[in-house]
Amino acid sequence: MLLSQLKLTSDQKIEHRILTAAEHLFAVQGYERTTTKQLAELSKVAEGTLFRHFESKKTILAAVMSRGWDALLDDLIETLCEVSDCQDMVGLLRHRLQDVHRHADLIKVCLLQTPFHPELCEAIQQKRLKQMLDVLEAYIQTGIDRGCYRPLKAANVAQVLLVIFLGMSWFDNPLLNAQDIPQAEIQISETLADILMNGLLLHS
Amino acid sequence: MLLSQLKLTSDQKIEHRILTAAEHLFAVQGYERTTTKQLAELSKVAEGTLFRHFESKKTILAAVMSRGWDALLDDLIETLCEVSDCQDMVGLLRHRLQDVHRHADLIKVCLLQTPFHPELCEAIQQKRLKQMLDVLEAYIQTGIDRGCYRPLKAANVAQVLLVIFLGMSWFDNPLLNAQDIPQAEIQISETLADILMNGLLLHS
Amino acid sequence: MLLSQLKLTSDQKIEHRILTAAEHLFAVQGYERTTTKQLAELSKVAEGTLFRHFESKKTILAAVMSRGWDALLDDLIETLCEVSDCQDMVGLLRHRLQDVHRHADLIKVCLLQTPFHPELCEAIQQKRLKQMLDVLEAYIQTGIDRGCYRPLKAANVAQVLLVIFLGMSWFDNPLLNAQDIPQAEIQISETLADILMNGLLLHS
Amino acid sequence: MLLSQLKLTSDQKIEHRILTAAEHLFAVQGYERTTTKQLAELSKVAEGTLFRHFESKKTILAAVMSRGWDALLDDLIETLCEVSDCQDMVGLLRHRLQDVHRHADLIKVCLLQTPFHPELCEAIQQKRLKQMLDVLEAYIQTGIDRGCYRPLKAANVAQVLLVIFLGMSWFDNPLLNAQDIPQAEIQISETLADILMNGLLLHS
DNA sequence: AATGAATGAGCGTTCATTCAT
DNA sequence: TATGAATGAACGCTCATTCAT
Repeated sequence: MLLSQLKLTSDQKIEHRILTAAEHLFAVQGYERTTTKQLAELSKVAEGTLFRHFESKKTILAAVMSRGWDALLDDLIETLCEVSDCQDMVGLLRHRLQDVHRHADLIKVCLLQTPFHPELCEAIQQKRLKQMLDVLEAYIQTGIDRGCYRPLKAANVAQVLLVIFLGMSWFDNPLLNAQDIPQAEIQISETLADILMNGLLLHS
Repeated sequence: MLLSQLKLTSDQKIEHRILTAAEHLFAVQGYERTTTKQLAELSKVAEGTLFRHFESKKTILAAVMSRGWDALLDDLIETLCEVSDCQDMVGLLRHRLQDVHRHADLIKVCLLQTPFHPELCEAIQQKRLKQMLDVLEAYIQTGIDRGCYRPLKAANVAQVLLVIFLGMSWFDNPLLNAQDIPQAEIQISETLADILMNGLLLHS
Repeated sequence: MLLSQLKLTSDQKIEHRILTAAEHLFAVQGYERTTTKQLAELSKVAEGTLFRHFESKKTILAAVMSRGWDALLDDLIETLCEVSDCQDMVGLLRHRLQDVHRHADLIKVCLLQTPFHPELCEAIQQKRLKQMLDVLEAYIQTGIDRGCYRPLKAANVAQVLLVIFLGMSWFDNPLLNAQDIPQAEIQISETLADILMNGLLLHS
Repeated sequence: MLLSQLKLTSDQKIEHRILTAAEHLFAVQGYERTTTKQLAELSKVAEGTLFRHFESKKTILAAVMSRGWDALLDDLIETLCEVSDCQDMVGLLRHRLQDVHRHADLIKVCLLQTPFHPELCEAIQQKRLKQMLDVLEAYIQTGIDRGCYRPLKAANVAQVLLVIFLGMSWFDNPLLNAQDIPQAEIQISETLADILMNGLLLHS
């Protein structure tokens, strides 16, 4: 039992190394431009070993995405827990900004590879995305119930926030970062917080 | 002179065909998965001909992107012109939503290929993105000056809107469309318009 | 027209080179042990060129077999024509022996690769094998009609001859050749001719 | 001593399982297409264990062939013993036909893999083939001595019979079986018996 | 002795690019 | 100028063999 546990642990270690390497390489170079050779080198395993642990290169992508959406959902839940004050939109977006940077690789893989692998969305992302909408909706609904937010339909607001969160992922993108807006992200996100706050708050 | 012009014209025609084919194929399959063979077939030219008009496959991507950002900028300017009433945020986002669908291919190519080809961003997108920010800023500033919007820093608001516009691009993505949100886009965008309007408008 | 013919000719030349190389390598090393790299080297083309002319390695095998069975059928017909004297069984088997050696590679490929590629048999070999049986049957029937052979069922005798002809293919095989029977083939085939002749001839 | 014998016995048991699995897989899929993984699975041993009992995959083939030729020789001897009536050529070929089907796997491996592994022929098959020729020769010689067969050179006739026996191996081959000759094997073999009988018998 | 995870050379195949026509 | 056949490096993946357990 101990032995089999050890083996399993050793197994997970390799898989973990592979997935971590894949997450990074897929994010930086894209899925297609990343070769299994590079994956093996960065994972410090032989190329053949990749295929002992994953059926194909595509399976590795699926695993990275699966793990990724779990992490993103966890992030979101944690953020909403920590920023329980429904007036603290600044805190919320600041958290999100940190998440965007902390999980920069994950986000790139999960969001950018999606359109070309629709079959990978169905099982995994939908479930996670649905959960994200649910926790966001509960968060908003709480704010509305407390008389903090305007009595909008919470589900719709949740979707709006999700789209904004997705939009913020672009921050970690040469498109925006190469601009003459060094660290302007903070300005943007705080202006965004200001606007959203004003737009959501019930003006008594 | 006439002959060379004719040739040049004929040349442009081929280039146009190639770029149109490329835009579509790159959007649907991604840049890497699109072969020059497919490109040639859809363009109705021989494979070798591609390389008489473009240095390499990558150059074709650069050209598609360049053309794409021009179109996106034109779209934005046109939208802002048509929706000159600064209270009509609903109209603005509805326009944007139409643009997202009309230029679905373009957006996919311009936004999704960007992170993996940062060198293509520098020359082209930055200029266009800067112009977009400029026209958005002018649009906002006008609203502020008219006493319509709250006296926020127009440049920051412009960046916020740009991020929101980018975020709306996700609408055309299996990630969101496969959800149980059929046509919910309209709901989302109108809720978004509502929130932004409330957040931006000067509450007299 | 001339140009296209030239191109076509040049094409056929390459395909011919590939098929000839394949025939030899498949015969000597077997299909599986022959790499496309070797095929390309012996054909004096680049590896990629193989796949311009043939869909896959297996298609090359199919083409070799197809060509092979045509040649074997031609051989048989020619043999039967030249040995029209139905008493000259020695001549017939001597011809066959020559054919076995002349088309040693072809025979190896056609006969030995067959069991592992049954799908390649259906379209090609069956037709040819049927034709072989037909010409053999006609040959035998003529002999019977002339009162030369015993009045056996010609179709059955044709099958017997075919099996004997196939058996003679083993002559070109380390199994038999490595024996201490140098050139004993001739003895065997002449004894065989003797026996068959006695067995077939009508003893008046 | 007892323990080592037990171990040895256990060893032989595994080897037996491996060889039986190999015989079947090599016959059905060919040597090259059979992986050591499949071999291990069918043998119910671990992949590594194969290499404790056999130096390499090729050694397994050699062992299968060696065992195979022994069985084929035994078959032949048994057949000749049971069909001691030298006029019963029909019985002889009928026996052979049964052997062909009973040892279909063995025959495929021994005959079809031979040309691609000539080094495996030298030590094993030659000896067995020689023995086969010897028993056949003795069988024929007895028939001649009894005044049953024509006074041909027995050694030559033995070779003829061997070639015919080899040829009959083709019966178990898609090449012949896919023909519109359902069960025609029996017809062929009986016609063959008829012809040989007539060809060999001394017409008094 | 038996295991099965790890290995990495080598496979069949693809495809951006070149160049003779 | 336009063509498309030829190229060959590089790809994802397989599998006989090794070796730590």
